[in-house]
Amino acid sequence: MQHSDEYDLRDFTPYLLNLAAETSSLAFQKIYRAKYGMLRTEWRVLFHLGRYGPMRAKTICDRARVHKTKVSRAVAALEAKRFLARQQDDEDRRQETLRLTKRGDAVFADLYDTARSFDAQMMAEFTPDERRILRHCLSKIAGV
Amino acid sequence: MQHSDEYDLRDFTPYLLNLAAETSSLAFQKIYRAKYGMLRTEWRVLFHLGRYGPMRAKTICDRARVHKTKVSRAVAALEAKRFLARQQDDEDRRQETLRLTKRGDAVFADLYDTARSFDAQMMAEFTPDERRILRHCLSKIAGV
DNA sequence: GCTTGTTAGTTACAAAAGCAACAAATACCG
DNA sequence: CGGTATTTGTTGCTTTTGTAACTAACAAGC
Repeated sequence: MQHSDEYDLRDFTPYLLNLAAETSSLAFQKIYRAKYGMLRTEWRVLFHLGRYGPMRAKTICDRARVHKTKVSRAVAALEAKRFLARQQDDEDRRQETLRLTKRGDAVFADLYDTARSFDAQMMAEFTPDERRILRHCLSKIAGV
Repeated sequence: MQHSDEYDLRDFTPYLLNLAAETSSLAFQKIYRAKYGMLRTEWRVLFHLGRYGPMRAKTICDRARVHKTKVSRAVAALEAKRFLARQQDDEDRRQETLRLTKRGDAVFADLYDTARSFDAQMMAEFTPDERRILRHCLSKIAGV
């Protein structure tokens, strides 16, 4: 492999991916941070509970691919904000079911809509074909 | 906007982007970390110096879109590993030119090749059209 | 040439993430 | 049963990042 031919850092997919990911996250991150004082993991946990209903922390770890310590801390933070409540499972007392409170539901509804229009606006620059292929490629790379 | 219709977290582009970025970075990160004890910013600085020749820290900040404190620390770390050397500019003594040492060059050559084949392998799953569109979309989102 | 402003880079402190050890409950297996 | 292994979740400690203040050098205008 020759070094003399053209190969820019931007040709290196992981680099470009990170750049795009950072750029796209930043704007939305500012919203939930300023409005509700949430961190990224907190937003992800909130999204899962809001979109898919009550579930255990472990399920969120698996689905969102977040480490259990991050989820544990995010849950504690969301609980402190009274956005969610825990309920210990009687059958298996290691587990606890997490569910959004009314306040948490309201926050989710707000951010969910914001996220959708944010996403729509971002994708508006591309053709349907481009969107489809972008999603296909990203899913494959992410392994989901 | 209805919540009842289908909208998965994976339909939210920033989320999918982050997932793909993390996944794709992780494997390569392990390589330069295990082999040379480098962090991501260090690898980026090394790449810039190896690929584009000696330059100042500020130039790397601008090109790689990394904050100056991160670059500052990465440069210090690379200097400690004797991968690069600094040379103060006589004309403007605030600035210093960074250049790779012989050892740094060797490390770059190794990682550069590894990166290229890593990338090629990753892109092998896609058709040329898909690759082109993926890159087009990512560049646009990243604003580069 | 003196004040004011700007630029390059470092350092100190605070926030967040990663990692490993831990406790508690349960499952498995002789 | 009784001991070992596994699962769920938390906590403590270390590493890394982010933010803001700082130093040093230069530039520009008066």
